[in-house]
Amino acid sequence: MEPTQRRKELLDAAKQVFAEKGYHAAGVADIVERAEVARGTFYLYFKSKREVFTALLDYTFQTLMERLHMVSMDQPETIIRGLLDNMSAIERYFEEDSEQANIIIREAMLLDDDSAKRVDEMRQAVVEFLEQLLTHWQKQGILRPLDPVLTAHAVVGAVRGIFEQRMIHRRLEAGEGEVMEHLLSLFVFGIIDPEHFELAAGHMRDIGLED
Amino acid sequence: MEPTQRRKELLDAAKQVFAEKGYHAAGVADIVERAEVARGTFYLYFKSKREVFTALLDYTFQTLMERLHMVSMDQPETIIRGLLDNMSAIERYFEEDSEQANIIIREAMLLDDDSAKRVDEMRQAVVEFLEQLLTHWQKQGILRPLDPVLTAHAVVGAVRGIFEQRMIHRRLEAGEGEVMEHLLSLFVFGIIDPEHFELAAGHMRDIGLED
Amino acid sequence: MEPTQRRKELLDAAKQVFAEKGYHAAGVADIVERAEVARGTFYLYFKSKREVFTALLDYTFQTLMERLHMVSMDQPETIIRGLLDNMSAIERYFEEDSEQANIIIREAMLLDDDSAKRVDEMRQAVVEFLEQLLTHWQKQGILRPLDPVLTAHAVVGAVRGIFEQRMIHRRLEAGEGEVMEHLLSLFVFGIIDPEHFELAAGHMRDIGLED
Amino acid sequence: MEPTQRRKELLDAAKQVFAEKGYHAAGVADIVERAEVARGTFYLYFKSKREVFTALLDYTFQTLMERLHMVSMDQPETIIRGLLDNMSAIERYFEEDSEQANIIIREAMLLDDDSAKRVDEMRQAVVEFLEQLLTHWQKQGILRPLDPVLTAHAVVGAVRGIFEQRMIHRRLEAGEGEVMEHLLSLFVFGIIDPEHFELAAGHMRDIGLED
DNA sequence: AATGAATGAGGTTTCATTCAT
DNA sequence: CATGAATGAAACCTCATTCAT
Repeated sequence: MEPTQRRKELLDAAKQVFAEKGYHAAGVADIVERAEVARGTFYLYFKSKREVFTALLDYTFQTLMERLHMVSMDQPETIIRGLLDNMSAIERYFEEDSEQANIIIREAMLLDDDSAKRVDEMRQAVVEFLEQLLTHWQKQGILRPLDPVLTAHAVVGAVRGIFEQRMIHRRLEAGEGEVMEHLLSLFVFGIIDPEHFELAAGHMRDIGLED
Repeated sequence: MEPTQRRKELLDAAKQVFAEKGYHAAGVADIVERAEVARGTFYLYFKSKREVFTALLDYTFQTLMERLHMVSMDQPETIIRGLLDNMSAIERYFEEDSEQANIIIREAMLLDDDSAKRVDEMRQAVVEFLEQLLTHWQKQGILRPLDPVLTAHAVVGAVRGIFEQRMIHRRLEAGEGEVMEHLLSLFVFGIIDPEHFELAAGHMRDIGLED
Repeated sequence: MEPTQRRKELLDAAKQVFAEKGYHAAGVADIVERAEVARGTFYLYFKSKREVFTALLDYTFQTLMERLHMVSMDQPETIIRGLLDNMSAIERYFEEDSEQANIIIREAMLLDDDSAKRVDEMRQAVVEFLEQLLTHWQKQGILRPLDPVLTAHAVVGAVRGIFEQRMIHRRLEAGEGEVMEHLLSLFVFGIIDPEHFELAAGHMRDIGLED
Repeated sequence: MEPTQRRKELLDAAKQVFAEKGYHAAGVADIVERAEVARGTFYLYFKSKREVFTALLDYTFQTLMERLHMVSMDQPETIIRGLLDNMSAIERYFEEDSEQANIIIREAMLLDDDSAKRVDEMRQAVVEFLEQLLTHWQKQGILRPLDPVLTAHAVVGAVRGIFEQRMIHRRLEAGEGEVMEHLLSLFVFGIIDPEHFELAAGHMRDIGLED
């Protein structure tokens, strides 16, 4: 069999096994059993159990990044639309690649400092983007006084929490888009200055969200 | 030595070790070494490594519950105060015993289904309380239209995210109370109906929060 | 069982197994089987298979060194006696513990650079002693012109060769002392200047060796 | 490619790899990598890793034997010359192909009984030749009383020891011929009867050796 | 109640060899 | 002839748990 294909199969098997049993409970034995190859074959493609996990992490990281669009901060009316698109993109990825991505991200924080750092980088990337966005809006005077960093972390935490419920616990089984829209409006109204409230509500309506 | 005391020492040692190395990397050897007892002694007090972890989890659960006050939903003006108090209580507990926080936030969800369920119960308890609160307010017509369950999860996720940053990464090192106040106002204004905005701002001011 | 005793048993088992099968063919399984302990017990006392081998090497090194007496170079008539004593001491040790000899002579040089260096040190120690002795005698003018270093290596090589035959192949089964005496006279007469031949023969006779 | 050539390439690669890493540390992977052929190709030419080693041993054995001349024991004055020539021939071969020497001197004795026996045969061939020579001389009454077998082994051991130092440790870096000459004179004078000393010295001088 | 030596199942990893292409 | 992916037995090592003292 073609090596690239075999490697993919092993990655896939590993992903499933890690998702089902978690990194520690999963053995290389489980992975090769699922991939239906001999034990040694695994080690032709990966140096260790650790490495296959890292490879999965890299793949997830890369795929996620590819799916995110830049959101221009210049045209205010596109920002909210852009945010929503990105949130939906992330959710769609997690939905497509069901529990696996989640488990990977959750385990990685615990596996070792390197993996944890990797995941933290992803989070930080999002946090920083939000932070800039908030600061930008703040300068335009359309926000209540609030700490952009703290708020950014709160938003990310909330999104993560919702994802966790939906992906892992299969709770909050609303239609795909609705959940993100709900979240978005929660935050938009949570941060905006009352004076500009009607403006925001307008933007929300423009993209199809009732206030 | 008095058995109760010995057990406490072991729990304490285990807590530190788990916090430092994580559940899997930590060995019973590490725990007994830190507790300065023989290996066998450990098994006089706990049936297994798993059990000592569960015991820690139980203890945390119990302590946390003890620290939370009921928030009466009858007197609207006390609700926000009560929420803030509870959030601060949780934060104070985690601050006091951040090793414990580490364990709960990071490990328990992953260890096995029992532990995960246990942590989930804690989360659910808070979610349900928030949900009732939101529903209550919604009936009073002071909230924008929003999904109480989703919103509750978002709030819990945000709080958890902030805790994670503060406890584990030692980021967001603002003064203790400020962070919770910030979070609170973020949500209060995120959920409230514009018409009642000024009322909410009043309540916030009453408890010493600028809007 | 007392740890010191258990460790000794394991060392002993390892020695026998290494002697019988060689380092590579021998498995930890063989060692623990011979010692009649569980596999894990081995690792309570030694970090690895390598380590137990090194421990054996160290022990041999130490024991051998303890058995060697200093040979004073001041009194010429005692030198030959001293040399003979030392050669016999070494031989006796190898005779007593021929498994050890086997291991050292045959395996250590190949295992890795560290072990090889260790064995080489032993050889070098002897070579250097001989070298000094030869230089000493050369200054007194009682030797033919020869290269002390080369000669020292030749002597050590010859002795090693004889040991190998006797210990491993069980050839050259002469009485214990005789072999060393033979070797000694071979070299004494190989290096001495013809003019001092009679003097050397006298010394040899003094210690009971016919020329 | 011509099969014979390919086989030679593999033998050569194996020789280098064995010399560098030792038999056990060397893998078939190393050999085929160096030979720049695929893994399976190796097994077209050799049944196993063991076999390629044995083949190298055979080749060495054969080459060495080809390089040795018979030394006639009838004409005494040619014997010493012949011995020296043979020793130099051996040394030259090892010098030319020191990887081979490394393998033989260091590994073959340990690999298994067959290989060990093979090397031992070579040694025994030399020992027996020397033994006959010594016995021959002894009958002519030109030797001190000594055990021919023991002496033969001593000589072989000394030569081997010197080779080892020169080939492996790169010590004793004298000019090629000198070392062997030195060794020869050491033994000649070590074994000869004092009465015939001058005769021996004459022979040595005849072939260009100072006494 | 306390000890700590002993256990052994279970894990990861290696590598000589095979075989379908 | 040549390839190189696949094999799987066997090696080493760990560590939660037990048990005789």
